[in-house]
Amino acid sequence: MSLSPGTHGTLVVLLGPTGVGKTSVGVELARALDTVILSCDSRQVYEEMCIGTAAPGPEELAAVPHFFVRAIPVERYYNCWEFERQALACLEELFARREVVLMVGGSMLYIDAVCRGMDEIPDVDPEIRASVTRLHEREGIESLRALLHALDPAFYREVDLKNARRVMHAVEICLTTGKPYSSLRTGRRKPRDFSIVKIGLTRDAGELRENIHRRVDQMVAAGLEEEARGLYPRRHLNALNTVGYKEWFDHFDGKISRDEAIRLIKRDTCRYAKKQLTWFRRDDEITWFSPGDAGLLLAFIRERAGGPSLASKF
RNA sequence: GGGCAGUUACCAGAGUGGACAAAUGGGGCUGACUGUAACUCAGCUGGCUACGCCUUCGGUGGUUCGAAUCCAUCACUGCCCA
Repeated sequence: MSLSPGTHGTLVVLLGPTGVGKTSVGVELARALDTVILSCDSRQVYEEMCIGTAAPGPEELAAVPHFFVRAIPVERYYNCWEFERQALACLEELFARREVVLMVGGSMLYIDAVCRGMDEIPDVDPEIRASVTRLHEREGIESLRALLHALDPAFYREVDLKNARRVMHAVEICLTTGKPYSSLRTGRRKPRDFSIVKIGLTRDAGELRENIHRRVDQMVAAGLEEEARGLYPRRHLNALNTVGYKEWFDHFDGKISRDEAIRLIKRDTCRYAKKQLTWFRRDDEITWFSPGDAGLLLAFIRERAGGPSLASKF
């Protein structure tokens, strides 16, 4: 079976909960498809976060070219919108020379950013963000709600008013653009000039939990504590509000013991995996496979990426 | 052997006659989520033929219109004296 050239190429998205085995299956798949990997992981992008994010190691990186792995410094503000733009630019170049590209990762919003697209909304002015944050700290959520109610009554009606993060963001956007946030939200799906095949990797819940526990133990053995200690001075950066790091920071602050930190990392990682599964569950474009079914998976991709059946779905 | 304290839902732990299926926290589950997203937030967490009913607060037996709450007794646990 040949990979007959689709007009614009096919993006194969390999997704799934953390610890399910995306990295190794991804490498295997990339080699079989003779292509490269575009990582879709909001934490593995950071240069300094390696062990704790289970970023692909030297072996994997040598086996297959990876993009967006350890690519930016933790100080750098980054978000899904920026990822969308960069990933798309990257894909354009990649598709110029091949028909299939593999995107591997579990960052739900980042996957959607690439596959469906985010609305075109300007970045928040840092000073406005700072002042909105200050307002929240000083006067609480109530004042933010009142502000939002005045700036964007329509969005006020639909947000979760208890979610300070979301309320703040809406206010920030209103203030930096001078327009109601809701007027900028279209929810529209952006057309893509490549086909998309979403592959989900999943496995038995108990097995996944064991995997996660084992992997955390391996991370600790590999020096996760030292990695976290090195990042401790920068713990307030958003990039470091991350499972596998924040627990260590609590330990360094004397709030919890070392053993407790490790226990919590395991627990929080399992919770994260669960959240991912909840998110993915509502995406009916995903075809699910077990990590052990690499053969089936490959056959499925060859069929989808090679045949015209693809166009029908997108 | 004697004395004291205790036994509450998955765990911890309030409640000490009616407003109790039982506070609160943890854990668990379900879910929301278009720019901080490995974030942030919400709901549920005894059973059911569910705007009502049923069975619960160590066991049993009492007191009372009414008990997780009072009494008796048995069992177990902890501390103290022997």
